[in-house]
Amino acid sequence: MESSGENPASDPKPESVPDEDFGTLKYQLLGPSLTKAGQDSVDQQKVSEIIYNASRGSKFFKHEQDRDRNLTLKIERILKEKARLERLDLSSELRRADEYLAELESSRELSQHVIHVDCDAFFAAVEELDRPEFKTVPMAVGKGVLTTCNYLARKFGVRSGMASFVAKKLCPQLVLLPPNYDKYTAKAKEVRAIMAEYDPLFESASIDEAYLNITAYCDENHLEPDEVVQRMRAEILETTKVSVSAGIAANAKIAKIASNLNKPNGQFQVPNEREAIMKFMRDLSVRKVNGIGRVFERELESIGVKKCGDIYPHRALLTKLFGEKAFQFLAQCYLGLGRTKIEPVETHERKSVSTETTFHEIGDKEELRAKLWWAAQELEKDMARTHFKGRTLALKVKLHTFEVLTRQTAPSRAVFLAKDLYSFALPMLAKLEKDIPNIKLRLLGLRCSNLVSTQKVGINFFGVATQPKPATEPTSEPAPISTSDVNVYHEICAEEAFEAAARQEIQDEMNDLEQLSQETPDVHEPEASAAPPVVETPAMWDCPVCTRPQIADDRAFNEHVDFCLSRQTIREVVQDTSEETSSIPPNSRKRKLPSQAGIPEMDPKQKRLFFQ
DNA sequence: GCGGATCAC
DNA sequence: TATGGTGATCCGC
Repeated sequence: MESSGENPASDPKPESVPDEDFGTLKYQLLGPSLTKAGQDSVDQQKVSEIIYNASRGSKFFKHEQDRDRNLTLKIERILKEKARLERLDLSSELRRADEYLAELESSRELSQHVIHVDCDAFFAAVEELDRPEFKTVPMAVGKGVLTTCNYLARKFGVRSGMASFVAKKLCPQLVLLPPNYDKYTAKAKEVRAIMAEYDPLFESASIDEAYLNITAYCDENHLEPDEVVQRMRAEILETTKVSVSAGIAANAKIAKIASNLNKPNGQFQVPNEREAIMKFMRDLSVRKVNGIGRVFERELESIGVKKCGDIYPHRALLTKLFGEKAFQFLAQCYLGLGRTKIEPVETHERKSVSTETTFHEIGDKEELRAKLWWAAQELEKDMARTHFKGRTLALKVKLHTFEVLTRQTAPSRAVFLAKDLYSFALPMLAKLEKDIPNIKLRLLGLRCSNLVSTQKVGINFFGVATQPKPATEPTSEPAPISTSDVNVYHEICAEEAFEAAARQEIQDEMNDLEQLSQETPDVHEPEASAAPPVVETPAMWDCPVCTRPQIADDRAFNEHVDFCLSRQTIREVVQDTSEETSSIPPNSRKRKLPSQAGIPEMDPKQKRLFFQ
């Protein structure tokens, strides 16, 4: 449909910036979710300026600049290579490409009805259910960066993935809520319960997205796919009070794209006909395709591929320029092909388990060891929860410059205990410290891969992974719809118990950490301290509107928030947004307050529950 | 197999 | 002042 204002490469350069190609950099700074819905009426150029000015001079900005320069260089190489190739005889490459296209075409599947369902501004929508006042003001969920924002906030150019201080510059009256993942998980469960009625083997793509194959449902109920989806969306809205958007198509790839076209609270169907599909793809920006991000978009654009239809005339070059996999992927995009097999996530095999955290710049070796020990303990918990050991252990660090480095090792045995994770990771950290003088980190993480299951049941005689897979949600109903071959088995309860226990441990671990940072963990097996006293902390929550800490009492807190909201001039919000983003005063509001250091967060640690 | 990069959410 | 965490995949060496 629209998709007009999405390529700011045509920015006329403002006078204030020096003469270099800042167009691409600004585009980069706009963030990854530019193509998302809700941005159509926004003046991207003004937004871009504000973001640019908010970021300028920071280490983050310098890093983005570096990346942008490198990409520009890479693109120059691509263009040189393209020019070289075009002087050669490409007929055999062309033939090869056409053969592959023909082969793909012969496998085209049009008999299935696949849908992609996507909750609209999910986290924000869930928060609005609890606090309807937030429906009428621009609001976002997130801490350092936003995970979601409502549609009112999007009118200001606010987007998910954006640093919250940048968002505040774009929209000073933005209400910022801390995320509450347990709440979203619970709501997601309600939504999934309904989706299961339409396809018991639906596939959760994330907490707020799913793929369903509704072919059987359509047949059994003598309904057209769009009728089924209307019905399902209405049912979801009715019973869970969150709205969803959906795409209906012959395969998952097109359904995913289509679900974005009538957001929010809408649906879009691409008919199961070859011609309709080809036409749909022909005019579709490649960026809309799942898997083509900002970098690949720029690379493709440089050789003249903006829309999926542009892929065809370049087919002979793609393998040489971008590799075989990329060619195959693009060929499928051109033809509008994608998978039709939809299956529960539980049937996917996990490849890695990891944890990482960002912190203030740290150069002190003791402090870094404490962070490593913390990461090791976190990873141990995740390894226990997922029932794995790892034969490979990787250390990830992000320098204060935002440069990311990873180092990995194959321990002598599969590891999962914190003390082993720590002691095998420490030498890698030490080597980095040695190789990079004056190293300062802003992130540290650990990852286990090459996984070995530790589940009692699934390990057969030869050690081959034959894991029992949970099939359905742990609903109160005993196996709602028979799913024939999939076993309904699982340790969901065990997992939940583990999560609860894990939460209780957090306080303990903070105490461990404190001790460690004083005592200095040894290079060998650090010990966890036993039964530390519970630290009494003052219970305070930050007001999402004025950001001041408030006594953590539900009623008093809510009253305070309402009061703050009422002080916000609502008319600020109901403006025509297309030009108003310019009139954001540089330093509009009161605020400016005491640092909140030491004040505990409102929510427990973020935790992504994967198979749930 | 390792390390860097990209991508999605 | 200040820019996330988890998991997957691909490429070049």
